[in-house]
Amino acid sequence: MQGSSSVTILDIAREAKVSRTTVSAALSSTGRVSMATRNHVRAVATKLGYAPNQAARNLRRSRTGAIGLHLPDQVTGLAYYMEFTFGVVDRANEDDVAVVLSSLAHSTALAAKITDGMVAVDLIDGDPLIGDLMSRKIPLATGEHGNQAVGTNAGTVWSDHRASMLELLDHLHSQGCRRPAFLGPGQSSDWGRSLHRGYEDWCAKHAVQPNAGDLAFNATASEVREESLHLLRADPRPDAIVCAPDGSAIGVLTAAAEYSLTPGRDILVASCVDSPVMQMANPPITAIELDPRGMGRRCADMVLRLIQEPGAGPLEEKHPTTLKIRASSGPIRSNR
Amino acid sequence: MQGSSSVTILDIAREAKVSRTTVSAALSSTGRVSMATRNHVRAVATKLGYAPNQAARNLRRSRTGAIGLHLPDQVTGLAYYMEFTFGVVDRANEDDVAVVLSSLAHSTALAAKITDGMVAVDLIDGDPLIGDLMSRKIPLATGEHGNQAVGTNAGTVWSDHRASMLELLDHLHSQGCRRPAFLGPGQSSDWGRSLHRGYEDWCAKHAVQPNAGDLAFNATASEVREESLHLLRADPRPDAIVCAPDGSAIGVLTAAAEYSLTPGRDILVASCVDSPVMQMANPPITAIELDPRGMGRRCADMVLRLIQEPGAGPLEEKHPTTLKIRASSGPIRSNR
DNA sequence: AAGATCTGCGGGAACGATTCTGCAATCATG
DNA sequence: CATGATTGCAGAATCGTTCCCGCAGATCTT
Repeated sequence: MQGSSSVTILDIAREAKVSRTTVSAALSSTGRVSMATRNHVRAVATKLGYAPNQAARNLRRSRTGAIGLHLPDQVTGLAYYMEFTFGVVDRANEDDVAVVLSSLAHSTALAAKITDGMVAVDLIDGDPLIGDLMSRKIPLATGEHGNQAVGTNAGTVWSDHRASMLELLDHLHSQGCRRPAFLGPGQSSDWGRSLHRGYEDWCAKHAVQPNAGDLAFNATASEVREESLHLLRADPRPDAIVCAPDGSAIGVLTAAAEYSLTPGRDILVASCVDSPVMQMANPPITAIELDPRGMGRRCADMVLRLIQEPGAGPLEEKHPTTLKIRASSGPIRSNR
Repeated sequence: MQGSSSVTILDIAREAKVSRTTVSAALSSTGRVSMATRNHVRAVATKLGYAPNQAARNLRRSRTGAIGLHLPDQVTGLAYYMEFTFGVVDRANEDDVAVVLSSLAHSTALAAKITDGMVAVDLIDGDPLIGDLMSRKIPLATGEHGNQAVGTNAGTVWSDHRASMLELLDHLHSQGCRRPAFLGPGQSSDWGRSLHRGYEDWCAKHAVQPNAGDLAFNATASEVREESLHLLRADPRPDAIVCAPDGSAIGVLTAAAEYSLTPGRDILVASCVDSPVMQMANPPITAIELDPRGMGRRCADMVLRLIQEPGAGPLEEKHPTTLKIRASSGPIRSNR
C-alpha cells in the first residue's frame, strides 16, 4: 500500500498502538505476546507493506547477511557451476541472504570476513579454505567431499559418482561395449577420484585393461582433441569413450570423426556431466544428470542451517544422480 | 593483525587518540582533516586490520548494499548469461556490493525494494521492470536496449549487432556463400531485432530472398532440429545457416548431417554467440564473440556510478564484438 | 587591528531492528 | 487470603557508521 517510502517497525507500532518491542516480538514469533495482539500487529504490518530493513537487522544481529561461494578457478564457462551457483543464489535469496562469489573478487581471507558462511564446490585437495574457515569457526557447506575433515560447523552434500560410473559402464556393456576408455578430470578433486575409482573397479571386475587420460576442467579444444586421439590410438582400440569434463564430449565426437568412427555405432560416447548441448549433439550424448541446481540449493540450505545453529555438524547429505540414455551409447553395430 | 575479532572505528579512534568523526573523515576522504592526522589514522587502521562494517554503513547511508540482476526467464543453461552474471558480480564485489538475482527468487517489486539499483540484460519488450524502476527512481543499467526510453538515472550498454551480422554475412559471402539462411532469436528483444535487421538489409543489398526462422532462447533440441530442417527444405536450398540462440549451432550441425551435408564444405554454419563448445564442434564453428563478461562489468560499473550520482543519465556506452572465424565457415567446395 | 573567513577536530544524534530488564496485572497454590 | 510464578507489554540500550553542528585557533581582509 504505502509503496516507495520505507515503512519501519515504528510506523507499525504507532498504527497498532503498541511499542516497538511488541511489534518485533509479534513479527518474529519470539518473546511473549498474546495471540490477539500478534494477529493485530501482523495485519497492520501487511497493510502498511512492511519489509524489514536488512541492514539494521544485520547490524543488530552482527551478521553480514551474505554467504560466500567458492568455485574452482576458471570454470565460469561450465554449465554445471552456473546451475550450481543459481541454485545457491535461489535458496539464499529466500532468506534474504546475498551471495558473494569469492574466487573472483576477494581473497578467501577477506571473503570470510564479510560473509556469515561459505559454500564451496569441488574443492581441490589442499585448498587452504577449509582450515582457514574452521579455525575462524565460520560455517561451511561443501559440494562433494574435500580431502580434509570438516569440523562441527561444517557439512557436505555429495553424490556417489563411483556408483554412477559403474551404472554407466554397465549400461555401455549391455550395449555391446567391451573396452571402454575414460577421459577423466584428474585426481585432484573428489569427483575425479570417485570416477576413476569406479572406472578402475569396473575394469578390474571385467578383466579389462584400463585406458584412461586426464583433462583439466577448463581444457581447450585442442587439448580435448589431443587427449581423445591418444585414447583412440590404444591397441586394442576402445569401443567407448566416457568423458568427464563438462562439454568435452563434443570434442570427443570431433576426434572420433577423425578416425572415421561413427559415434553411437562404431564407438560409444558418454559424458559424466549432462548439459543442454548434449541433447543437441549428433548423436545426442548419453550423460549423467548431476542436478547441479539441486546441489547448490542443498548446500546453501545446509550452510544457512549451520549459521542458525552453530556446532550442529558435521552434516552429510547424499544427492541423487540420473543416467540419461541417448543415442550416443549404442547399441554397437560394429561388423567385426 | 587483530584477526578474527572485528575492529571498529572506535578502536582506531582510541588507538590514534582522535575522535570517531576524525577517523571516519580520514578514511573516507570527506570532511576536514589535516594530512598528518589522515595518514596517521590510516596507518593505525591498516595496523589493526580494520574492515568497515557494511551493515552499519548501509544502515546509516540508507542503502541496501546490493544491486539486482534481472535475467530473461529460463536462460540459466546459457553460457552467455553466466559470463555476464559473473562480470556483474566481479565488478560489484569490488565495491563490496552484493548481487541479488531477481528473476529467480523475488518479484521485481520486491527486488526493487531490497536493492540500490538494477542491471537488466536483454529486456523483453514491454517488460514492466523499466517503468517500475523509473517511477521509483531506482538506477538501472541495461545490457542491450529495451524498447522503452530510460530516464535520467538509467543507462544502456549495447553492442551493434546489426553491424556484426553484416560483417559475418560479408565474411560468408567471401567464402562463396550466396544464399544464407538465418535462425534468429525472435523479434521481441533488441538483440533479435538488430540481427534480423542486419540480415534483411544484407539480403536486400545482395538481392537475395530472405530465409529466416525463429527460435526461443531456451529452445529444446528437437525444436532446434525441426526449425533447422525447415530452413534446409527451402528451394533453393541455403548454402549457409547463421544461428543466434546460444548453443543452437550444435543442433544445426546435427540437422545438416541429416541432409548429408558436410558443414564447412557443402553448407556453412556460423553462430551469433561464441562459447567454449563452438571450438570443440566438428567442424569448429565461426562465431561472434560478444564478451558477455565485459558487458556485465560495464553494466555493473554504470549502475554503481548512477547510484553515486543520481540523475547523471541517461548514459550510453557501446561495447565491441569480435568475429571468430573458424572452419565451419568454409570456403565452400560445393561441386555444382 | 578588529572583524570575517577558514581549518581541524570533537560531541552528539541519527539509521532501524533486536534484546535485556522492569513492571504491572493475572493466575495458581496451600 | 497471602505469596509466588507467569503473562503481556513498554523503556531503553545497543550494534558501527555517518554527518550535521559547534568551537576554538589560525589566517585573511580592508
